Amino acid sequence: MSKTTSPSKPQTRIQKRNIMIILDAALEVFSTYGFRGTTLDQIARQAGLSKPNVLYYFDGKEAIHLALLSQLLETWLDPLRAIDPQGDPKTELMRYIRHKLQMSRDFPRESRLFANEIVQGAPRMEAFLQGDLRDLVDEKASVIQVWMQEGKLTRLDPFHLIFSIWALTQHYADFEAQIRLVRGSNIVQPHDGSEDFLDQVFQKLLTP
Amino acid sequence: MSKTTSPSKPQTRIQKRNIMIILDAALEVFSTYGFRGTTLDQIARQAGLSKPNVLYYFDGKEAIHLALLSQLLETWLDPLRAIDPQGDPKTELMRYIRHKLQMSRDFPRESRLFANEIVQGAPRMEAFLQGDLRDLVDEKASVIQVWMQEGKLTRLDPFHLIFSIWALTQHYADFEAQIRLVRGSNIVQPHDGSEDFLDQVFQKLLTP
DNA sequence: AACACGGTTGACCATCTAGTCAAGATTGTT
DNA sequence: AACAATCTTGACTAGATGGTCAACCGTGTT
Repeated sequence: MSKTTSPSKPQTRIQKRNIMIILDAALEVFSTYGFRGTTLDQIARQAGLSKPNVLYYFDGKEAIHLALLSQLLETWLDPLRAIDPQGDPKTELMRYIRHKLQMSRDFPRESRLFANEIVQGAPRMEAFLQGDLRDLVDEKASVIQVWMQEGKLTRLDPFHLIFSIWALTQHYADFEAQIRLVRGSNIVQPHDGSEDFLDQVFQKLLTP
Repeated sequence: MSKTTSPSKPQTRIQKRNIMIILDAALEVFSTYGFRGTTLDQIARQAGLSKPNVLYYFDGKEAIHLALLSQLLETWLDPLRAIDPQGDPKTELMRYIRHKLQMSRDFPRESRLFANEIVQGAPRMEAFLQGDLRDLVDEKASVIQVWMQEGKLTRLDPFHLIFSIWALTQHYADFEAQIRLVRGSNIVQPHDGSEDFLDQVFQKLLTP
């Protein structure tokens, strides 16, 4: 019987604590070194636990990674889902953009975990991408399409618009190292000015 | 004495051919699985050579990766370097954007090799990023700044503008898997419409 | 043909890594 | 206290992986 697949979860305090510690440590390491670049020893060391102890809570490296990923995917959809077809088009999109940027600032490790997977061909996320995400993107693209036809937004390809939002917001988390090193590392924080900039960009872009 | 570090390179035909084959195979594999996710056996298999044969031409996995990276970094600077302070501002930037998009379309493996490195903290590219690239970015940011002060472009943070160009163009290569899976994989090519879209975006954005 | 050099490889090794296990320590409950 | 369940770990294994080496093969030059 597997540990993590059990449907009922009568977790003890220690279980809850250690599972959280392990997932946090694993996020730290996976997001930095990718799945194959990460060793169980690294995770265990980061978590301050012994390797067998880590394996007491999870069925293996794959299971830890899977747990992180499914946890992430759920929260990933929320901001997009929150776009309201009844709301004001520009307000809704600007809110989405700010929300995504905020996530990139507050959860850069999650963003990089995701990025690592996608860059390497998304072998563990196919189902999600062509399932839930695809449906949601299709739905919201239609909404945006209608808004554009009503003349409330600049006419653009709605899919490319969505991709451009992803690209611009996630860039600050995923390519943080590049930004930090290209600018003076100490003086400027990578995210400094990003909100104002994206506000300007999309305000100008979306206004017909 | 190392093989790849030798300053003089009197290469035979076979050497030239096999080094090229190995680098191409390694690019394929490294860009898909990252440095640690790639094995010498994979590279050898992809190249159609035996593992010892691969190691006859390169000092090791690290050396192959390094060779690819330095080869890449040189060509990476060219489009940015080509921005002409004397030229027409919008023309120069649009040309740069189209050039970067073209590279992302024609050399997606190189783009992903780069992306893999950056996402994982750029441990092998620090020197390049805070050296040559940083100098060039500073220089071109100044040029753009002047253009903006002359009223020839929308006033924006020039650094964020450059980052946004990188983000939007490279996204099509680095996150190709996501785009392909979110849209119907067979019907639409990931790059379809990207040039028109980016043209629209930056035309509108840069015009004061 | 014979020689030298470049090119190739099967077999091997040391190290790393995911995962196991049995024995011991801790905790909660009565 | 005593018992059971949970928790922890040192020592271990099997397989993967980077790299070596001595022997063998191919090619061009004389």
